[in-house]
Amino acid sequence: MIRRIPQQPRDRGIPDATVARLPLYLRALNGLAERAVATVSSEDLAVAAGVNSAKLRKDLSHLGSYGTRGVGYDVQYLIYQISRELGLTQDWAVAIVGVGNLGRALANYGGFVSRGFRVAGLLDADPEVVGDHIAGLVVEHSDELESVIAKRGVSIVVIATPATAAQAVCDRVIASGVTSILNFAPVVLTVPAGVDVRKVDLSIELQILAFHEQRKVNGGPVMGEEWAGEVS
Amino acid sequence: MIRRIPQQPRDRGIPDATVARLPLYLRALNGLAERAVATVSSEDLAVAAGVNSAKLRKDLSHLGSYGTRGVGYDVQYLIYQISRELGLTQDWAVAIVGVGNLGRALANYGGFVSRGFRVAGLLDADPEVVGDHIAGLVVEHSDELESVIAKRGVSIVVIATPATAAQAVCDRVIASGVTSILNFAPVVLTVPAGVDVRKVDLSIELQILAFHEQRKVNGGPVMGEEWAGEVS
DNA sequence: TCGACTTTGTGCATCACTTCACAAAGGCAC
DNA sequence: GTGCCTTTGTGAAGTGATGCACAAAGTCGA
Repeated sequence: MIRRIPQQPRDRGIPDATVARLPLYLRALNGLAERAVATVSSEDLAVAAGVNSAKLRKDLSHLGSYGTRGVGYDVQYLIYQISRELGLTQDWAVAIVGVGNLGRALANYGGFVSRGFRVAGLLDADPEVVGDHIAGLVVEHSDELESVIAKRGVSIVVIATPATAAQAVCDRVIASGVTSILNFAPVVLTVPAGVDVRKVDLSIELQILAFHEQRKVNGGPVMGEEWAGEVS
Repeated sequence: MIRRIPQQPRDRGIPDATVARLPLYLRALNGLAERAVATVSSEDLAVAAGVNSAKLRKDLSHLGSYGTRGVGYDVQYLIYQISRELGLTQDWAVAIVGVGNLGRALANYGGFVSRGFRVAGLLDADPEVVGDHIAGLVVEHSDELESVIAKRGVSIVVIATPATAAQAVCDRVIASGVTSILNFAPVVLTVPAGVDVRKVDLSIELQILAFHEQRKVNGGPVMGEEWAGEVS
């Protein structure tokens, strides 16, 4: 789902699979920090994050040697290093386009603010919704998209519009210079090289669960059922 | 994130990576079907789904030989086959636990119903919320969890509670015989073998975007900044 | 200071997924 | 029919992630 920019050869080459797990480690570490744990072994942290300890160590080794042999990792120091690597030591302005049920949930989601993401704008095309106060912000009209992005230094845009509006919003957002997009609309967005799109589709996860559930129940798809439609 | 059940050697062994893409193909096919397209080549379908055509063909070959050489795939037939493989030809009763902003958004999300998922129950621990009408359902108290699961044949549970409540809900749900859980709470759930948990964490996706965004801007993490905390 | 013990960091083998490239299969025109 | 053209399905090579197993490096008690 990520199109890597070819001209920039990832300087220290952290594998995508590792990057995807760093937030997981970060959350586990924050949990430990809250309980005032000073150091943690790769084994314990791996359990807390739900991964294999060898994998954890290899992942962390991509960031540098931040552990102490015989002891483990300093929790605070590791939190800082992972945060820095992920770019969470700086403040990111995020705009959410589409303030339906999902957009509202996202605007109110505490997990953003606590990790350096600041919701700097809420936009919707529906005049009914424009003007509403949500999570301390006033919903603005989609027409303001470009100016909101420019004026508030938005660098990441969340698209939570209906599927039909998503590509148009995406195009405008990219034209405004944004190169990181989180897409909740159930469409494949077409973007130029250099733009990162991550997609979250709630129903896909359920479909994957249904697949496994079916296997448990039936030991596979129902074979007796026959195709009732017409074929060519 | 999925713990595969070891005793059941996936009968026709469809790779996890393939299963994760089938919903994507299904959506692309539904789009084509709406536009009354009768057949589609692997190349065209691949573009619509945003993947490589060789990968698409290999994925579909795991389901069987449903294409016609020189022509392509019959859209309706392929929709049926993928749906059957994913278990979407049957009706799945889903319960959503935790009716906050996210739970509400999920209850109202159209993508579920249209794919054979029926929201059969909404539960929350907050007496303020119990009794609310959402998406045609009345929110029930979490105490009813076990009876709702049993009486309405719920086989998939969505956890959208605060992090602190998630594990307890999870345990009760599993005790009621459910083995498929979709978790939105930002915690690693501990479950026995044979239970599938899929996790969606909205802030993780943003963190991954921030990582790539930072690389674009700075060419890597800010190196001048030094660690200000105390170590050991 | 030393030796026992713990835990990291990593080379290596393995496994899974991706991509290429092409033979086999079918449709279609004549 | 026959031969050309298109597109599938798949062996095989390539790429990347995983997990084992252990040497290296450090702590800590005596």
